[in-house]
Amino acid sequence: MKPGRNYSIKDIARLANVSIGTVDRVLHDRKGVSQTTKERVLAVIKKTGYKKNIMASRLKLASNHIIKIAVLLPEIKDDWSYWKWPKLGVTRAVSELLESGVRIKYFHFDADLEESFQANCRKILSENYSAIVTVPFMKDASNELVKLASVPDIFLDTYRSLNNSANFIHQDSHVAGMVAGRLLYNLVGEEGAYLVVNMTENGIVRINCQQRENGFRDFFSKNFPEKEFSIFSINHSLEDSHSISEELSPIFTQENIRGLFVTNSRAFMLREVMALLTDCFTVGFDLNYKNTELLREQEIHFIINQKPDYQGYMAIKGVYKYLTEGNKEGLNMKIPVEIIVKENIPIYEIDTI
Amino acid sequence: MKPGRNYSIKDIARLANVSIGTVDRVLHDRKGVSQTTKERVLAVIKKTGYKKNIMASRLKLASNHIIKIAVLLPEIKDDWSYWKWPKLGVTRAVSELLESGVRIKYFHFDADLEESFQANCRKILSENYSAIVTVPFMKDASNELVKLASVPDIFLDTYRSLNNSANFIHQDSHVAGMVAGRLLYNLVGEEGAYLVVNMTENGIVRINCQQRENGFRDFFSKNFPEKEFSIFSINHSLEDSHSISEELSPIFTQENIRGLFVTNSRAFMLREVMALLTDCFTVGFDLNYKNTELLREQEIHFIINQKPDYQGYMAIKGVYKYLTEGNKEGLNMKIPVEIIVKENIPIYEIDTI
DNA sequence: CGTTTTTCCGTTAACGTTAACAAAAAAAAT
DNA sequence: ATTTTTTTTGTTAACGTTAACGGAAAAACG
Repeated sequence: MKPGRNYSIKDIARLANVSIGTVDRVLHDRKGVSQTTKERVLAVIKKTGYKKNIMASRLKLASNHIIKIAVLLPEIKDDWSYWKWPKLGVTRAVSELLESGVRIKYFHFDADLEESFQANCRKILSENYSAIVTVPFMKDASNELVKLASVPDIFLDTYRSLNNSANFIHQDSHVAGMVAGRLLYNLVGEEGAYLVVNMTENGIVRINCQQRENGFRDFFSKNFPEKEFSIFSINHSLEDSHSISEELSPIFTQENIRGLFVTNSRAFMLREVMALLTDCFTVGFDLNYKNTELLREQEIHFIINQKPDYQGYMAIKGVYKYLTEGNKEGLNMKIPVEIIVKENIPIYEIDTI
Repeated sequence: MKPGRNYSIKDIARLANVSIGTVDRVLHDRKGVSQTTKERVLAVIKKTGYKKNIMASRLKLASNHIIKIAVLLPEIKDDWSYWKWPKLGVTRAVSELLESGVRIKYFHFDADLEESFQANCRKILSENYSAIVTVPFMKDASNELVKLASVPDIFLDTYRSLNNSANFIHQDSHVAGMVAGRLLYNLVGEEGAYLVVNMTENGIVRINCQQRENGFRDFFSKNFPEKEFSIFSINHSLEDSHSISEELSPIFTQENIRGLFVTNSRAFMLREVMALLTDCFTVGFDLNYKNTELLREQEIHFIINQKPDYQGYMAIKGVYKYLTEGNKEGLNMKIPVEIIVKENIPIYEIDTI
């Protein structure tokens, strides 16, 4: 049973022979304190291990000093859009922190237009938020944002190295790829061939899909450097999704593909192909409605969950912790690589945005 | 951006034409309010959707009304005892809630002696805690505890039906068994045989081990009712752990065991047996040091994690939420069935108890 | 040396909730 | 009708932190 009570500002004031006003000035590093008293107060603070009471602090501040956070995500087009999940997590965190004076403003950009992202960033920067939560899809624009913002920005979903130091709450995609390698290798072994399917948008493979493929390939090369594996890759444009069966059919007939790794959330688009194949195992990403359905039907065998809702939740909690306690830990976080099979599909409360 | 500020007691008082004292009395259902004013105040509370500010409440109360929680766990004998994990989670939750006036007293009982559990329960009941967190290993004693306690008790780790209604934060062991079935079935299929190993203490199989075996068997019978699977079970006494190799060898030579399911945390005790077998896959429970080591060496292929630390953490958070907001939701919770392979072993901060 | 400016520091009123205390009103007893 | 008791209600001081306000002391200026 820990001690009944922490030191308060009043205690510090008494011990340092000053008033609470002076202690407050020292704590907030405000001017108006002579060097000697400042040192005296700091010594007492250090000796007592004083920690400010966040509840009392927020109680006082919440009324006038609202913590405003900007959240900039891709547009949520369909009801089962991936981006509704981070938003759900953000909303949940905010509802918990409402009485602590935390408020959110959502912004949405067109994921196909860099200009849309930039315009939103300009808007956000002009409106003076205490933190910015977004995704680093566009490299240059992300760099620009980090450079211009004087408040912390937290990037969700994807890690990419940027010029200035930035914060990331993300799943390690390289590890996720290795996990996929492990899951398929267990089932397929050295005899069968593997196929990695990347979906492209505007002709480019998203950076975390690339990292996942690298992780997948590294699983084999690092664990079995002496062995040869047949690992094929295909990039397919998301735009003409109906032609995917035709593109994949040849490789499936020519090669003995027994392991299929779809590096983004669209494994369900291979439904027709998978249905034709017996004895081929599939790993995909994200528990969207269609993937979950196929997992239930055992067309897909493993889904790797990035916990997007958890990412959103932790981002807001992390920002709050940083702004109230000055603790930067919560701004960076690696999300566990969660393996989902038919039997442990998570049950979420149905919730609309 | 939600409204700037919730209604406060002061607002309610003004709107109902009473003083804040009266509003407080109504909110706490204390006597001394006439029926008519009580109804008037309640109407305003309902109309405004007033919610009390937990921060302000705890700020006021934390100084005199400490929330004392009793945590009764099995003795932590070794440094890698399972029970240090829930304790770690509890400690983490308490450190977050320290300034909210939450304090813990730990108790430990000898898991082999029902009397030890009972004696601790008596002690706890005599000391007036606001909540009790423990495990329901002994059925009768657990029933007794629930009957006698006037405060909520939360059981961790294991679910078992009790006479009176009790609260459980646990992993669904039946589902966990089904997941194990899925993982092994994917690899072994219909040809090979399966072996379920239960460890016994004092001759009895723990209830959640039993639930796991049932789930495992149900996986096969529910998914493939028309097919026949060879699933063997062995109960082995934990006390003579060294003889386990001898006991298992015969069955391995006689039957084509290709899938091994160890229903408790002691998969590592089968190290010697597993090392002899190629082409046999193992699923075990809990990320203790030795299991993790064997997972790294690929002697064990899957570990199901019960997230014991998370269970402890959530128990304390749930109790706090209940005692401050009256919200019972957090007292009952199903923990996800987390599948761990070599590549996604969680990294925990090394922490001593 | 007196006056103004600057630096330093103490006092105080909030934030929303709680509960002890006191006061007023109503009911009961004389 | 007056006193006593009981019921009902209002007032107030905390909890710990914050920041505006103003007063004292010290420094700079004429």
